[in-house]
Amino acid sequence: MTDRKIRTMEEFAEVSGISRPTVSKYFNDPDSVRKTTRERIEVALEQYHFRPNIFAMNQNRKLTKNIGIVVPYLADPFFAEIARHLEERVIAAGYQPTLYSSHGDPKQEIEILDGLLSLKPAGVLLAPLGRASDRAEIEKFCRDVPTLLFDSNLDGIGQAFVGSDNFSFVTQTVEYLTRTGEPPSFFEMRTPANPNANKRRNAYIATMERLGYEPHVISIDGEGWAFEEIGKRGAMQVLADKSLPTNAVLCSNDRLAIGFLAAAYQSGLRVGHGEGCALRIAGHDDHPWSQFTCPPLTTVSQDYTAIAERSVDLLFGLIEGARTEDRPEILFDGKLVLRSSA
Amino acid sequence: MTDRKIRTMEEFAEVSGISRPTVSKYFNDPDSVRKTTRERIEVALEQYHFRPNIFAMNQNRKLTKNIGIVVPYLADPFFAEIARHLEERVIAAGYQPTLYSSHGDPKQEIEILDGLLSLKPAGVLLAPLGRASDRAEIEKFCRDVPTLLFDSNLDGIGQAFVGSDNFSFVTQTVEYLTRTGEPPSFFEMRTPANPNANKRRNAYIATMERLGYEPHVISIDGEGWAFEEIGKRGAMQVLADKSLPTNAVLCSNDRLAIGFLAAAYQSGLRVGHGEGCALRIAGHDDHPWSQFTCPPLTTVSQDYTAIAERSVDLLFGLIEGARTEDRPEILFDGKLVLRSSA
DNA sequence: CGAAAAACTTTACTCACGTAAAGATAAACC
DNA sequence: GGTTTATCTTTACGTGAGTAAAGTTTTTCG
Repeated sequence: MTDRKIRTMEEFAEVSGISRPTVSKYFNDPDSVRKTTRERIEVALEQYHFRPNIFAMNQNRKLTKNIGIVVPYLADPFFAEIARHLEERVIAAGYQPTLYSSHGDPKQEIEILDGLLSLKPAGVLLAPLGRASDRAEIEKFCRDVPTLLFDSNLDGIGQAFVGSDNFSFVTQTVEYLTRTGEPPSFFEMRTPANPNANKRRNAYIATMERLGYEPHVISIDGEGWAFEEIGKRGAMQVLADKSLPTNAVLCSNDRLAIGFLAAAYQSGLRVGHGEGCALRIAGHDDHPWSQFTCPPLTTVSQDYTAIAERSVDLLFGLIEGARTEDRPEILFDGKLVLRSSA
Repeated sequence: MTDRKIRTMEEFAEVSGISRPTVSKYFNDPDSVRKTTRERIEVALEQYHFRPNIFAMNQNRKLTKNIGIVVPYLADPFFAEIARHLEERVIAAGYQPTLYSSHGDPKQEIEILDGLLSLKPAGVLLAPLGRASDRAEIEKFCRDVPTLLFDSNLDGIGQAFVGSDNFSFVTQTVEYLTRTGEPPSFFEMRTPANPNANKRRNAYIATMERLGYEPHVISIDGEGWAFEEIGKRGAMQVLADKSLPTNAVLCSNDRLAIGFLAAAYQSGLRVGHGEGCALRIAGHDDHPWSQFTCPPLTTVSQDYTAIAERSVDLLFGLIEGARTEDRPEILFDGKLVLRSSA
């Protein structure tokens, strides 16, 4: 590293002995220049450590290397984890991810997309808020930018969707619980932010009916993203009422289940499968924390790596290829993870 | 909203009947133009929904409105939560935050700072990895950009530091545990990524000695950020060995404590304070999940809101004012949160 | 070795806005 | 109402790179 500070590509071209347009070409794609040229540039790079100015780069490019990742709530470890995997793969593909969280607020969601627009992103990976989302605005955005939706589907919006097969998730747990004990009740938020919740409730009802049991849905009140808190409060109520028809509870997601576990503990109920246990509790999603609850939570795991990989691959397909007329929807199967809570 | 698409400030100036330089002034600070002018612009804004191009804006500005927020590991809810608060306050101050996670990797940390440099950020809020960080590179970055360190202190690096008073944290818990039962052992990772851990161990030893007890530090092996996993594995070992001198364990942070709780549960030990309990477990930091563990975790809470507020205020002070010679270090006191685990 | 192809240099224009300076208008003030 | 002052318009240039076109050099290949 030499002391002279290189500020512009002009200066760097000078010290490297290569013309600026060629240097520019190199930075857009190192393989687009002759090997000898590439080496000369790289020698100079070692010496001077220059980086082209991002703003200037993107100003004229039709397409940037920016990929926006938008999740509804980053303090939810599920989204933090999936965002981490997405970032990794985007970087590996030579693009630059930028991560945003809507913080549960539809206005912020649109605000983010609006701001993203001026980043001229090559594509966007969007996990929308769901029910609360401003569909019209998101749709408008998707017309301008190749967008892949994940986690929450908004029918017809975006060029593709990658998510989980809620029906399979729920069927697996209901059948397992029923087979190994009593049929479960279903525990959910009355007005869930996430459309997966509705699909899961419907899958529960359908499966119970198919098995010849009466479905029993417990819908609790609560707004926002403090699911554990909401789940705990709701569960305290349910346990106080003694309104559970059987000893098994299937929660719409793991965070509600964690709340339920806390309520059961506080109520002095032993949770688990076996002698001396009053209650079985299962969840969905295999949240990163679920294996450390007491007792560890039986749930259905999402394959974060696979989802991230498929999402990113699909998006790059959309970016490179022509826009297809059909809108692919990829649903991943979950895997039942048996732990001691059920 | 009219149909004509406004793409540049030039076009927008035209339809709003105001000259471009004045429009430019407006976007930099709406209060810098006459009220009547402001109103005319805003009427046009309602009609045409125009946003100046960020890249072009920032290219010429000496100082942008960008604020970088860098945390070591976003899938840790502690950092997710504090990042959320920081973002909020940065936005409220009229700046645009961009969030990055180093994902526990010192190379990525430097990569992020490097990339950030070309965003010409007005300032950066950085929670460094700690021990693993490349001090020299970070120091170089801090010379160019006003940077406030938070959570982990790197001596002398950055223009200021905001963190927690580890000594006070530990003293509170040690004294409480001792006063209400037996003096605790200290449970930590042998090679913690985070420098707070070392401060906490030292504070534990000092406090125990002051109180006339022999300190007992349990250092467990493990690398990375899967603290619950590491804590659980380490605790299983400790419990199998029966090497605890007393019935109280103080964990360096809540995530280790959550792992310890899981190990205790699996070992059939009842955790809590009172009749029939074999073990008391306490943590530090009041992680968002700590109130939902079984039993709920006794810990010391960090005031996320206050820390975020102070950090952002301090940074803006640094940005606006002249660089001060002294490097302020603000330490926040924690508040002991008594729950049933200890 | 000579011709064709590939890669490079030079030149010049573009992108969308910041910003400075000079002159024109409007507002404020005595 | 005239003067001062604040604000606006016009003009022009700067930012740092993308990119296109024409001309030159290098490489490839028969």
